[in-house]
Amino acid sequence: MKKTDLRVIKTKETLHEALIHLLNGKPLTDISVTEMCREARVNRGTFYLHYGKVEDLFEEYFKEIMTDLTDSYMEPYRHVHILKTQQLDPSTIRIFHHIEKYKKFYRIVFSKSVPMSYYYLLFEQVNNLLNEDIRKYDLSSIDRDMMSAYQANAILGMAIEWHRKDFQQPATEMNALLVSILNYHLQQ
Amino acid sequence: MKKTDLRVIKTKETLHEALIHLLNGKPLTDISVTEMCREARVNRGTFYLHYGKVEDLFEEYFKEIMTDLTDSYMEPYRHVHILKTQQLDPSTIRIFHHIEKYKKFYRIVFSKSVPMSYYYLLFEQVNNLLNEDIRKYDLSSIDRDMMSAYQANAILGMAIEWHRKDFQQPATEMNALLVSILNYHLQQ
DNA sequence: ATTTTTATTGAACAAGTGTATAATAAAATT
DNA sequence: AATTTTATTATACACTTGTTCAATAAAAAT
Repeated sequence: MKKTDLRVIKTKETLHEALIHLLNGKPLTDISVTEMCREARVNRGTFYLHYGKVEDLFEEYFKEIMTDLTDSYMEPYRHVHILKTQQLDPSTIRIFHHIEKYKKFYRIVFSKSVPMSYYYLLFEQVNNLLNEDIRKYDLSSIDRDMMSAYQANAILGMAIEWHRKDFQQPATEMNALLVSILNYHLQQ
Repeated sequence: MKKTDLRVIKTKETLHEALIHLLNGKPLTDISVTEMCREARVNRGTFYLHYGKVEDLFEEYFKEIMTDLTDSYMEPYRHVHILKTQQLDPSTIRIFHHIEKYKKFYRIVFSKSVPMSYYYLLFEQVNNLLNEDIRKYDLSSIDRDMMSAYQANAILGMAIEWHRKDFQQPATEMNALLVSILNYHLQQ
């Protein structure tokens, strides 16, 4: 595939910067395309050449954050089988640290007015990692896709509750909580 | 509190009907306020007197569906402790039957372009029921809000995966799957 | 039945949306 | 360095949005 035109890269970068700048002043849903383009000094027609709405721009930005979740955080721990809870170390899953690091963006991702698409991106990322984890280590006959969807969204449920409490607890405490919840199921 | 004006009730009803009618032809996100009001033969100004955007109208509608989830389905089973998985009967949780019943609406609720608000309504409903369940029967020292958020969203994770497969499996099979996943955690 | 209250309407407004077109300028190709 | 390709721009268009206002009509209160 041929590499993208320099002008496109520059335009998108400028728009990204403008978005981040505007997000300091108002919620994502309140930012109009016109305002974005005025701020970025980019023609409105150019915007529509690359995106459909302001939310698409944030989605593109969030996808970059998603690669950080996989590359920097989850990847080095993938050798540990997450669902074998007995041997689960709190440091196994780094998702809470990741969310804490990008707290500013996850306040947007978890806000009720934004489209579901961001949540789905996050869900799919965690889901794929766990699904792969199950494929490698799990011999159970239970539907693997359901199993990973269950487990992945359970963790995101904690993230939602964490967000609701405005990320008060430190990420390490969230990890510890996850471990104790997983262990609780065994102790019953 | 004084009861609402008959005209308001009539207007809202007409708008609801128009929404349902339009949803047969196009996705929620593609329906404009103007189109809605043209269809309902309601003045656009009147719409803005009650709602802010088309999505709010669907939210109002979805809230009615939510009461069905609590009243008709979950309420009669609340005496059974859901998290005590050993004694969990597939019929304990009726959420999958509820979703199957309102399949048409949940295709919208789980679609990626709609706002998170519908998902949050659903989450809070299930979350509250499980939270109450834990309060009644659980003596564990684990953060109750986190525990219920974890468990509630885990179930919704299955619903998301179910939706992704376009609700192929029957609800009874989803119940059985939930039970086997919960039991698997114990059998490890 | 008459009066009072208030929801709905129609009209008008500035601003935003989404799309199309020709002119321009910047990058890629030769 | 000259040429070709294409992203960006300025402008214009019909349409939607969100709000305001006085006039009207429907419901509630007397």
